[in-house]
Amino acid sequence: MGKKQSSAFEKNITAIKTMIEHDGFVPGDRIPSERELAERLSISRPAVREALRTLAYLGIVETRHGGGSYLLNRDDHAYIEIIAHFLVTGESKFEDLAGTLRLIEHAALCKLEDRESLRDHLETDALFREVLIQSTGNDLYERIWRQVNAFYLSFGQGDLYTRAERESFLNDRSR
Amino acid sequence: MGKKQSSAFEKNITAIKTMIEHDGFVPGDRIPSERELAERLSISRPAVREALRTLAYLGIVETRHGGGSYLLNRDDHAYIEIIAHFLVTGESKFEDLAGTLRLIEHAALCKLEDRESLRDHLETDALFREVLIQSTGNDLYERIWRQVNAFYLSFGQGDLYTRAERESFLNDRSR
DNA sequence: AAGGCGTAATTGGTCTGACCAATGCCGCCG
DNA sequence: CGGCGGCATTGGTCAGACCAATTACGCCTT
Repeated sequence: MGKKQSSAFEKNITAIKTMIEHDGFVPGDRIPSERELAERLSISRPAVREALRTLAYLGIVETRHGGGSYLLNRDDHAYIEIIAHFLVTGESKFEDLAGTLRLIEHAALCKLEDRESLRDHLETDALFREVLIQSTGNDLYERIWRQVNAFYLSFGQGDLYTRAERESFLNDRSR
Repeated sequence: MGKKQSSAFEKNITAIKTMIEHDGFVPGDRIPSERELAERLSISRPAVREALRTLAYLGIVETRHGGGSYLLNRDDHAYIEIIAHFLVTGESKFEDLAGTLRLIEHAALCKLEDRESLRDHLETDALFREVLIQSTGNDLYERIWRQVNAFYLSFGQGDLYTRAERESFLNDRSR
């Protein structure tokens, strides 16, 4: 993953990230003030702010005017708006949503060796699919799924599969 | 999906984005200088920079020291934000990138009835996978793939599959 | 002694202005 | 006509100041 070629700006982001990690902050914690970060990292406050603003936009930290900056856990719904944008602009159709979920879950199912482990969760569609995705062990894949799924759920369309469909997944190797 | 409550910083990002769009800039174009943006938007240069740095980090624009800022590829950058977010948090590993691509493409392959149509594109990995994804006919799914793939390519890791692997995809129904 | 309240300190938000560094343009000179 | 050098433009960084919102803390009241 080379990229030795990182600008000072990117270095600052990394520096703040590693400092947060090194000092053992957990989601919800208040991180040092902009002025303190600037001093400890030996950079100016504007430089800290440019990095911090980016981290805030990405949903990694939250800043409160006068109250400091806080580390977030990012189960944030901000990205739902991004997906919504595609639908609103008509660039994607709503049917694509369910279709996308089925495709994502289909791949997970194909990869899963021991499908019997799913049997315990046949009853509830949401849990069944959640466990299915987690079986991939791919964090990025899981996160993408989670965002699309959250948006799908916001439409209140109910279950994605019927109970019979879920059951068939356990046996039908062609799927 | 309310969010009337956007900070000045987010407004600035939106303002710059809409100005770029309004003025009809296309990828590769040089956008106005930071000082000019500040004047036209009636905000300070630091405010412009905070927004611009974020846009640069997200891969929407590129800045060259002394050379101005340039608009990058026009594809919707939305998912880049998501992916960048995951990687920045360090909770997703780089290996997840390739794994995610394989999963996404695997599902497309499973769904594809007529695999022979892929035979014409066996030679080049990039085109093969592009055609494969397009065969799903799911625009949202394709967009997600495109973003993940763009991110993967930015690391210059080369082909995702060997020629032999691609060929095996045409025959192996178990995949 | 306990609690409420107001003030001061802290912290983020924004701006001005300055200077450095890299780039690019353009005219001058060979 | 072409190469080269200087100057204008532009991004990179910083210092400092002031405002606004929040928080902390001590004082006063009860």
